[in-house]
Amino acid sequence: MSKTKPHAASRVRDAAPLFAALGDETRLRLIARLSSGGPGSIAHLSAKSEVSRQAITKHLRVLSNAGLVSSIRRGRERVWDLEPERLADAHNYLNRISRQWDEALDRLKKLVEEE
Amino acid sequence: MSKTKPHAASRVRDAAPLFAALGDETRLRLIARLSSGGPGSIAHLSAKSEVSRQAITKHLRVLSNAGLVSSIRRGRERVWDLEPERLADAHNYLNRISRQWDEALDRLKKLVEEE
DNA sequence: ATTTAATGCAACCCAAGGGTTGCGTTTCCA
DNA sequence: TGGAAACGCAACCCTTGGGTTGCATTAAAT
Repeated sequence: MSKTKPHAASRVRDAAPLFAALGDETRLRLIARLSSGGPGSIAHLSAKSEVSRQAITKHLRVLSNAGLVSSIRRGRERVWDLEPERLADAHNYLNRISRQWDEALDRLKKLVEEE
Repeated sequence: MSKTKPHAASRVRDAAPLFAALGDETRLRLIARLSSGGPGSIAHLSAKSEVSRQAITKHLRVLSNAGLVSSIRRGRERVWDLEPERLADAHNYLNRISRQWDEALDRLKKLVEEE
């Protein structure tokens, strides 16, 4: 494993679209659904949804473009599943921010103590 | 610390706007800037920005609505700073998803092994 | 008292996003 | 072989969102 991971969302440019993809209620529900219920077809995923099948298709495409899900064609249906690595990317980015955050708090604390 | 933290973005309904606020490059830069450089006024934060002061103001408002930053009026300027707990919320939510994710992978592995 | 710096507010522009409907295409199945 | 199921595609609608400009307001500075 090299110093710079290929899919590590280290830069803001990469992280923003990832969070944007997560920033929708329907898409988060889809992720939660895939996560707890396993892979599923579009019809299956949109069955208990408030929204139409095409809307779900669009959301899946957004998640796919963000690298969070992927799909394969099986017969006449398309089965979608999660792509674990990308979620780890978001996770890592938040870790990085959190670290800076803590350092900022530490500096602030030191400044206060020095007065 | 009780069982249910007051600001834990446990439900999708709460987490989505949080991620949406993080899903913009300019806003992520603002967060990174506040995180590494400490609190700053609008003029200060928009000084090295490609975008106008009003645009920055709008982004700060979005972050504020998401609970990620807060501001105080000091003289004729308004100073913005980070709100650590909300970022922890996003962090916790990703942790929760990751856990489900891993469980899903475990189940999949077992299914494969049983065949 | 004037000027200047820092913001707030409002109107406006345009592109993107979430949603829908309608119809065509492919595949299963009876 | 003739539906019916599952999906893809395209057009359209309306709202949201990011961005700008212009002007009013408040507070520091000289």
